[in-house]
Amino acid sequence: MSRGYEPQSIETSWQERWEAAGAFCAAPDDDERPKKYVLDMFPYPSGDGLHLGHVENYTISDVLARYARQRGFNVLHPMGWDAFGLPAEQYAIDNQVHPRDAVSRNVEVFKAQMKTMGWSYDWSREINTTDPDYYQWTQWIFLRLYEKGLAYAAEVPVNWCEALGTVLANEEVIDGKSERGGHPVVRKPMRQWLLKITEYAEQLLAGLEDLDWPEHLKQMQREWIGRSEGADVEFRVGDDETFTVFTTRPDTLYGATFCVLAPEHPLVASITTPAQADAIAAYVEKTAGRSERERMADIKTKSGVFTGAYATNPVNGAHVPIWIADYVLLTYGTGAIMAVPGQDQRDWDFAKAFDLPIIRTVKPPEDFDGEAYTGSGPAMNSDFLDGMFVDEAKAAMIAHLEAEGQGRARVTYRLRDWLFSRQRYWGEPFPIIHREDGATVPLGNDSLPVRLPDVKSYKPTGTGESPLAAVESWVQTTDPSDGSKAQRETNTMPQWAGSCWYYLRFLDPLNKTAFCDPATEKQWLPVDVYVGGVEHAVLHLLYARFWHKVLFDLELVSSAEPFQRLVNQGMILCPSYREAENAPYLRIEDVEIRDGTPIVKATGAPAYSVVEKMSKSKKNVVNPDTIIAEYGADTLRLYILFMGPPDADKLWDRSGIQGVHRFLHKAWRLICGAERHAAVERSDAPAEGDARHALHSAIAGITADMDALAYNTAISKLMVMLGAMGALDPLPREMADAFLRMLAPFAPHAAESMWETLGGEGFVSLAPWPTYDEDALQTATEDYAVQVNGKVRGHLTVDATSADADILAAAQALPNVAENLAGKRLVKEMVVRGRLVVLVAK
RNA sequence: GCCGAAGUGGCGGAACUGGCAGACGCGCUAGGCUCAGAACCUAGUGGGCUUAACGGCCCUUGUGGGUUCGAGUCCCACCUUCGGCACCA
Repeated sequence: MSRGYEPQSIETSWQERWEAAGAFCAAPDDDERPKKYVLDMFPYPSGDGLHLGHVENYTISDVLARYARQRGFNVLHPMGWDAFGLPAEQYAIDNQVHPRDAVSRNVEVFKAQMKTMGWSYDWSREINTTDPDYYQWTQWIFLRLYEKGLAYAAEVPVNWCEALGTVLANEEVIDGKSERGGHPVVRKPMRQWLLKITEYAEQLLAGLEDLDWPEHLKQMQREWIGRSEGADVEFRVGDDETFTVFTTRPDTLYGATFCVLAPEHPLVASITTPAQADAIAAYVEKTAGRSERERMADIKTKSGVFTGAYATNPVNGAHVPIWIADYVLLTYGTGAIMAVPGQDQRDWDFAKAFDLPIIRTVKPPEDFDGEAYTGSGPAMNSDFLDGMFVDEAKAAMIAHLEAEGQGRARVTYRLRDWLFSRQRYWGEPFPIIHREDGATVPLGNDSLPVRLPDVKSYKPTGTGESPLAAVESWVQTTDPSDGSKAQRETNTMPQWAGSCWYYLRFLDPLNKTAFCDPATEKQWLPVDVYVGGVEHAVLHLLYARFWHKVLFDLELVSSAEPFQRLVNQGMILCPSYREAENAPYLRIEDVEIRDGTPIVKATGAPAYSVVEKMSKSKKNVVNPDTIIAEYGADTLRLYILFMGPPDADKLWDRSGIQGVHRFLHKAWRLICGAERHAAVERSDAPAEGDARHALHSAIAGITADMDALAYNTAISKLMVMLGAMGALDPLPREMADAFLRMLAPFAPHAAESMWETLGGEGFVSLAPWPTYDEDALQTATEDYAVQVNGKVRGHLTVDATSADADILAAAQALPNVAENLAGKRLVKEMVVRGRLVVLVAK
């Protein structure tokens, strides 16, 4: 007799047996089974170790991978490390260690934790983006982008903190002050590398159509790309200056009563009149201290300053005042707008605030009592457009502008080119040198990798340059083509770079001559299922698609899209604590809960608490180790899936964990026995009657749930099945057998042990998924609810072979139904087979 | 502000195409087992009214309207919460 279910005593040994057998390594490319590439968004290995968000993400993909193996697929399920980036560098500064050492230590911790979860990774393919053998190919792909003219340098505004002498990430800026130290931060232009993702805007938009992604996620990408059709219109200022505005409503040009430039617009300085110069300068300076987000979010305050200059409306020669205002952004459109208060509410509000004229150019409906009218209608006050409706008027105006050389049709995108450089140490160096003659030159493939040099300090240089700029021996180099003096580019790439193509390297991680062998690439791409958080909806997922499309155009990959199907797991949310709103986050250990209220231990005052995404920066991460130690990995795997559907956000609360733990105990007791309970007798006879129905409907239901990724309900059906098994003595072996095959993806360790007890062959993890007989799903009787005028008035059980007419007659004969029908005329009657009888009476 | 998502018992959640709201689990209550407790087992468990009982009636899916024989599900308006907003990744 067994001692009962003791996860700690079985889990490690199964992990070792799987590994020794190579159970989860993908089979060679010539395997006959269909392939399935199940990919996770690989983690940034932070110093805090795995958190529950990872546990959810990787358990979902593990269940997908294990289920696919049991359904006969050759599965590729790899894991690696996205290890460049700001946090590692910050950690290195704070703790006086090299980021490389910090990363390798963190990777060891992560890997050990991942193994204790029993996730079925093919560890022979492990990669690390900070490994020179990896990042030489990141650099190699950058060179291809550069050759295609998709990489360029330009002056771009960044968050500059004078006191810290460094550029800050948006996350490090809070309310215009640096997160560390609270120093002022301003937007300041600096020379940066950019990638022309805008050149691929149309393809990125079109490519979404055939992807098996959640519709709302595709919609987010569409909105992010933000295609809009309209026209560029030229406005003249005086005799020799002009500026271009982009408008989606060229039909309203006669109603343009003023123009607004972004405060950063290059023309501002030259057109401002002396009388307005001080006011303009003050406004420009004030704007430099505001983030774009603030500027967009703030619609209540109408702020702006008149430049003193006037522009000429090209269509009617009207002189309209030119203002600057921070609601116009330099990064969208042309950084200049024509304001049409009659048809745009924001322009209307601005005109009212500053007493500027308003001319309606679209006639609103009779009953319209709003302000700006944005709907369609006949044009008015618009000369040759009068009477035309919006679409016709737009086309007519564009034709007119093009004929007169005053404008042209144009499509713009909200999407901006990708700011691709960072003034940091811990990133991929650019394979770029700057010659003394001023030329910027890409290095050849044979110069790769350009390795990161060791430096003494990762601290900011104070000049805004990367710490690499201080490594004289590395910066000074020669141009390999002629031996002349040159300096290395000292910016590094953003963390996104390494994660833009890692799914390709997993296919062929040791290849020395190519990022991936073409035949192998053809065999495995695209990724069949990609699992990760919805927070990556626009940035990572768009950047990776962009790189992939460039590689596709270069015929370096064979599929147009990298990720065919996408699964978003929801966020695991957890309370975070601060002394007050906008104060730095407190560690969970520094807060205690008294009578349901969080109290800051140090001060005794109530803490400011919000439920939000678990993240290192919010200090609200929960580490899974203590749960594994207490309940075992199988229980944690089951629980995290049982908490709700994969794509729903979940508030972490461990109080329900007992339920799934008991479920495993019960299964174990039934099959293996426990302390005072012997295992139930088993019979080799097939399941009959109710047992047969329970078995086959469980298989049917669970299989459907597996295909729909409804893991929470799949687990509840396993619980129901176990309940049915518990009532059987003897227990048909085929029922226990099917139960374990279906339990295996969720609780693989326990399932393996029970499978062994049952005498199953090999690993249950690789045993085929059970099948069901359609005829076993039928029942002898059917239950009906009887509705009269939409309310249930009775219940009925009939033979499953009954005809509709007989069911209707039986329903009407029910006393309470008859009572409700009395004195009324039956106007409608129908049977919803197996569910409901509908009667409508008047 | 813009884009996307979500609101169902004390709690997590279930409910395929509009068709018996609350599967499964937690918690709670009662009983069993036990010297006692833990664990375990059995039963019950949205609210109100009514019935000796079986049962019957009404209310209930964030709020307010609407469509329908019938709405958690569809439509309109609103409220709240969460995610993203380009240098966290």
